[in-house]
Amino acid sequence: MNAIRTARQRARDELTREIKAEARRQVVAEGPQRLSLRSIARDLGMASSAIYRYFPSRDDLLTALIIDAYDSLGAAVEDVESHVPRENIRARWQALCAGARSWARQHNHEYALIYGSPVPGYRAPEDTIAPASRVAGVLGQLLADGWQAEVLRPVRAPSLRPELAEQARHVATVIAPGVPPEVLAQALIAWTQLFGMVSFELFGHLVGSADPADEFFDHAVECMADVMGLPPA
Amino acid sequence: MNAIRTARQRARDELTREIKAEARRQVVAEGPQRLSLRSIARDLGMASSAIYRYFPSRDDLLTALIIDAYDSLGAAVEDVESHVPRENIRARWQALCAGARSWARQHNHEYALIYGSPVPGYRAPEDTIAPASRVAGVLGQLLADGWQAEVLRPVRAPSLRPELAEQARHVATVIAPGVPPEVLAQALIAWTQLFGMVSFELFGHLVGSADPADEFFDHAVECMADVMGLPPA
DNA sequence: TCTCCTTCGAGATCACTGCTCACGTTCATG
DNA sequence: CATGAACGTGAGCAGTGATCTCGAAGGAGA
Repeated sequence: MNAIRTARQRARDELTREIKAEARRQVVAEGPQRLSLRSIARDLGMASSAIYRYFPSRDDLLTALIIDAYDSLGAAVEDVESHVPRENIRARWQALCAGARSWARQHNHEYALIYGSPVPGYRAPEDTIAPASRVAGVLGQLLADGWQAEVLRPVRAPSLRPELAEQARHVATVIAPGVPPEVLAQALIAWTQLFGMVSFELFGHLVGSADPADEFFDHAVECMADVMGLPPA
Repeated sequence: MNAIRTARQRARDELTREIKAEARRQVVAEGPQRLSLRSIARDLGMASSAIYRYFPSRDDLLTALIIDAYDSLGAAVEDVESHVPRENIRARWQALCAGARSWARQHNHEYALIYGSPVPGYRAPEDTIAPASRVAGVLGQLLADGWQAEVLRPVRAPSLRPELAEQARHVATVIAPGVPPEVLAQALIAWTQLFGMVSFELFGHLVGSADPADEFFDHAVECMADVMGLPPA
C-alpha cells in the first residue's frame, strides 16, 4: 500500500523474485519433478532452510510458478490476438489458437505445469482462476464483438439441456456479455478441443498419427471456428 | 515359451505381480508422485533393494503401470462399446465416449498417469503404443463399419492439406481400412476433443464453467458425432 | 538515541527417498 | 553333482522436504 518500502521489504521482494526465477529456470530445464528447494538455495548461496521464510513449502513455490505461467500464457495470447484487426473475428480466433500453441511449445514444462496432471495433493484454485481465465477472456471478447457486429452465424447444434444452458449463460455473463448460451456452449467445446490438441501434441500422443501437427492443428482450428459459427475469412 | 515354468519363474512372476499391485494401490491412493519403492518393499516384507531385481528403476515400474492403465482403459472401452448393436454407429461412438469418461473418473490417478504430464524424463513409447492404440482401434472399427455400410455422411469441412491427408491416410490403413482421409481427420479432431474434455474435467479446468460436466460432455459428444458425419439416432 | 520485538539466515537434525554394492544363499541346468 | 546365474539382505551413499533453535540484524516507538 505504501509506495515507500523499507529496506527489509525491498530485500524480501527481491529475494522472492530471485527464488522464483531460479525455480523457473529449474522447471524449464528439467521439469517440475526435478525442482529442488535445496538446489535453489545452493545456487542462491543461502541455507535451504531460509527458503521457507519465503515459501512455506515446495508446493507453494510450485503454485506460484503455476500462477506466473498462467499469466505468461495469457499475456502471450493477448499480445498475439491484439495485433489482428478487431473486425476479423475468425482471424482473431486463429491468432488465439496459434498464440496458445506457440507459447505451449516454447514453454513445454510450464505448460505441463498448468495443463498437465495437478501436481500437489490439491492446489487452491482461488489464486489461479483469475490468471487462468485471462485467455478465456480473449475468447469471450472475440465472441462478444462478433455477436454485437452480427457476423456470428447461428450454429446448427443439438439444443442445450437446462443445466448446460444455465452454465453457459453464467459463463457468458462473466466473459462474453450478450452472447447467447448456444454459442457459448460451442465455444466451450472449442476451448477444450484447443487445449486437448496442444496437450496431445506436447505429451506425445500424436506421434503415431499427426506427428508434425501443424496442418492438423490448422485444420482443427478452422473446424472449431465453423462449429462456433465464426464468419469465414 | 515353455508352458512348464520352474518354481523360480513362478515365484518371480508372482512377485512381479504383487509389486505392481501394491504400486497400483499406492498410485490410486495418493497419486504417482507418492509412489515409493521403499514403502512397497515394506508392505511386501522385503528389502527395498530386492525390488530392483524386478524393476530396474522407479520409472520402469511406473511405465509398467502406465501400460497396464492403457490396457485397462482399452478393455473398459471395448467392453462398453461391444454391448451396442453393431449397426448403430452413433450409439457406438456414444458408448466409446461414455466408457472412456467413466473409466477416467473411476481411475483418476491412473488416467493422470497416461494422459497427464509425462512423468519420467522421457518414457519409451514403443512399449506403450500397442495398448495405447486399443481404444483408438475401437473408433477406427466403428468408422470402418459405418463407411462400409454407407451410413457415414460425407462431412463438410475444409479440404485437407497434403501432409495431413497423408497422415490421415496412414492412420486409416492401420486402424480403419477403407475410410477416406477426410473422415479420419475429423475423427482425429473428435479424438483429441474427447480426451481434452475428460482431462479438463478431471484436472479441474471446468470448475468455473461446466462443473457438473455431464450435460456438457453429452452435448460435445453429439457435436463430435456430427463433425465426423455419423448418422443420427 | 536506546530498547524491544519482529524478521531473517545458519546450521543441525529428522525422516524420508532412489539407488548401488558386496555378501551369502538358493535354485536350475549342463 | 557341480557350477553359475538369480535372488534377498543389509549397509551405505547421496540427496530430498521440512522443522527447530539460536544468534544477528532491522525497524518502530519511547
